[in-house]
Amino acid sequence: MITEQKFQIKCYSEGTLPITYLADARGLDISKTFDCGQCFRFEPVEGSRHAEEVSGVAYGKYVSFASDGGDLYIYNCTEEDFNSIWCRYLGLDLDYDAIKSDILSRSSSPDLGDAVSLGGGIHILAQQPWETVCSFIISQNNNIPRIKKIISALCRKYGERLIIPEMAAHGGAEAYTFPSPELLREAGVDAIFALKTGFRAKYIIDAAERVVDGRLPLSLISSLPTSEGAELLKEVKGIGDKVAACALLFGFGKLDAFPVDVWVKKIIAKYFGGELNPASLGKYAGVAQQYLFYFERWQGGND
DNA sequence: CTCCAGGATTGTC
DNA sequence: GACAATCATGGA
Repeated sequence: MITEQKFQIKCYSEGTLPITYLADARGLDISKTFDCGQCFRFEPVEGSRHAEEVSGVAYGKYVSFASDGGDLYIYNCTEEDFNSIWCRYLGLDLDYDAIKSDILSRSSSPDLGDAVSLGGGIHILAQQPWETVCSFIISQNNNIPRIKKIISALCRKYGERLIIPEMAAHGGAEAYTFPSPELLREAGVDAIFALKTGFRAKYIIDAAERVVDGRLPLSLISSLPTSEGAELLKEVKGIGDKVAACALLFGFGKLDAFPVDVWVKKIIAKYFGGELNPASLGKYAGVAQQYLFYFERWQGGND
């Protein structure tokens, strides 16, 4: 479901800071997309000149995404970066209207309809496979603030330091890339444990070792059906159904992957009579899951 | 089958 | 203000 239509994009600079501007980002909601638990490396920009702005690091680059109305600004982004990285990362290469229609055609639940209306601006980010696998291992039995702290410490200690003074107005000037599996493997279990990862330290090292020696072939998983990718991922110690589904959905472009956590269990009990086969939501079940998740959290979990 | 392994946040008294 | 439950997974 790749969109044929090309964007009207405008590229310019402020000093040496390259900026890409999209006149109409097709309903992408920056705040919701970066605040729905799929991504741990972006933060709202204090004192932004825009209605909404988040900045952080992905694909080894420090960027900020800002929106005013339906328009989108990407700071520290050249036209080449937009075409090769951020267009796909932000899900702007997908036709979300068609995805929503597909989801809605699978169920007559009015609650699902409400969830799609409310969460419709959320896109699934196409994050990097290794970062996603590692981040969701850390996420297990954990809460979002603490997950963010641990990942931040991991990047500060083992990532590459990026210094971009021109980004001072967009959340800071200094940031760190996500460390490679080679670097984390070299660091060893004790060093990873020291970053407050707890019992997850050995899982991170097991995953890193498997990526380095080829037992966990990340690029192969991207081309495999979701269920086969899940089997490979679950060979790693510390990856079960939930972590595998999160990694597949957020890091491998598998939009049918359907992570089931306590929230989703509650949602299934509340709106689907306790019984839901993810396949019944179709090939975009994972997108539907995000809409439902956001919907339920927005309601504050009340009835 | 149950308990336990970091530890910060959230919920309950 | 003290306190317990919570979170996902594997091992004992």
